Amino acid sequence: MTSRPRGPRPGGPDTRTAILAASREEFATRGYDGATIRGIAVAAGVDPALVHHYFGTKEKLFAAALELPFNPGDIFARVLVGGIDGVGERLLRAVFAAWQDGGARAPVMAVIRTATSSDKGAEMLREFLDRNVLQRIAAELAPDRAKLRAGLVASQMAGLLMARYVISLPALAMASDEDIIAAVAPNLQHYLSGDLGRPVGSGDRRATL
Amino acid sequence: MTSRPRGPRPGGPDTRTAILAASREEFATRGYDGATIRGIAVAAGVDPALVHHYFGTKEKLFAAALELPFNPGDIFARVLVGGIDGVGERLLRAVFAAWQDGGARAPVMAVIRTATSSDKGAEMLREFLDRNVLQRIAAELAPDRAKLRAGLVASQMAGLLMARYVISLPALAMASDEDIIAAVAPNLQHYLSGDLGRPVGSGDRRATL
DNA sequence: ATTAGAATTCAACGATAGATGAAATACCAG
DNA sequence: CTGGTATTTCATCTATCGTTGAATTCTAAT
Repeated sequence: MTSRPRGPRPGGPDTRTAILAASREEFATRGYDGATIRGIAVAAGVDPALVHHYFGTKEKLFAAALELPFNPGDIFARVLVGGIDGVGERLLRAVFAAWQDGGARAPVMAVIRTATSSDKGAEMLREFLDRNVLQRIAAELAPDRAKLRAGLVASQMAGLLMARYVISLPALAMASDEDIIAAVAPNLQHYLSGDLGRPVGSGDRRATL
Repeated sequence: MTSRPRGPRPGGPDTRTAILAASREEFATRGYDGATIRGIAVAAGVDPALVHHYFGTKEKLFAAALELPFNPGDIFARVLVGGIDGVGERLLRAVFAAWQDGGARAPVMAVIRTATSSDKGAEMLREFLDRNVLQRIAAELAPDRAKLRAGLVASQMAGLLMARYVISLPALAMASDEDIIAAVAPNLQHYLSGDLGRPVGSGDRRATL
């Protein structure tokens, strides 16, 4: 109703940044398709055309919103310098820390939402994960089925983030970080350095290599 | 181009069923928002208005498409009658079997896609899971942190289905069922009947109760 | 003061979506 | 043969979306 006058906002805060912040929030809660330029503009207190003025297309805005303040592959690399022992626990702590510091939350939720919302989104994430994370993790591991190990770790981490933060499953959302670390870390460790158990042949289960 | 004549299809197959099948496929690959009535109609070889004629609104069609040929809670109950021992492996086998027989694939993928595509979808799945699955699983377990255990199992299963089937992560998509069962079953078993490890206090890790 | 340019809004276009009501066709009971 | 009814398509309405180009206002340099 009360239409703002045109022209620059005098002494206002950085509008471009406001748009970016609003888009992060919208993409995170609604996914790529669900978020609208108009909705982002309203959330930023701005005209929709201004969004295009700064970012061109919706896709470019999405790419800008996904700029992570860190590289997922790096996290694992840093976590691994302490040795393979206890890496499961350190990985969980690093991820929880990154989540709580706030920088990771919106982009990661946006990626999850978008990746699972269509075949196209899935393809994008598959390539990103495979190139920037899995191969990276696999490279740091002992060559014994390294890619399978990395994939299993990714599946558990993705499921945990999804259940705890995206779906907000009460049992996991209400549990403390420490409870979850205590329960999940040994399983991650099993994927990373345990005996995966040949399907036909044997080998004793669960001995740490 | 070649517009079909109006009126009933002579001797044709059940059109209603064809629409339902097409909608399952579309919802599964594109999610609730991504799937369009028009697209479903084309896939079913039918006019869009016919979809409304049979199912009313898009939401009702979605509900009809999600009718599972089984109850997820029942699967776990059946799997558990063999005793707590080896329940992780039997659970994985049951899920893989249900997946390959085809009845579960489309609905489950549609649910995953929709649940992760927006806050509203997440809410729907949270309530469904909590009421129809988690509480059910928790009821069958020893009372020691049963809900946390159920949530952890759900997180691993969801992550596995997502990574292997929705994202099609190569490392997991290419691995055999047996490989995955051998690797994952012990972890599920740990969540279900293992020592979750008090965060502060100790208790030796990984002893099966 | 004047002017150049950046910031912002306005108004509208074209595409696509879900939905609706009426018209046309085929089948079946009498 | 006649009439009713279920099945199917057609044409259209309304809403919303991404996008664009012009108009307006502010700031800063000349």
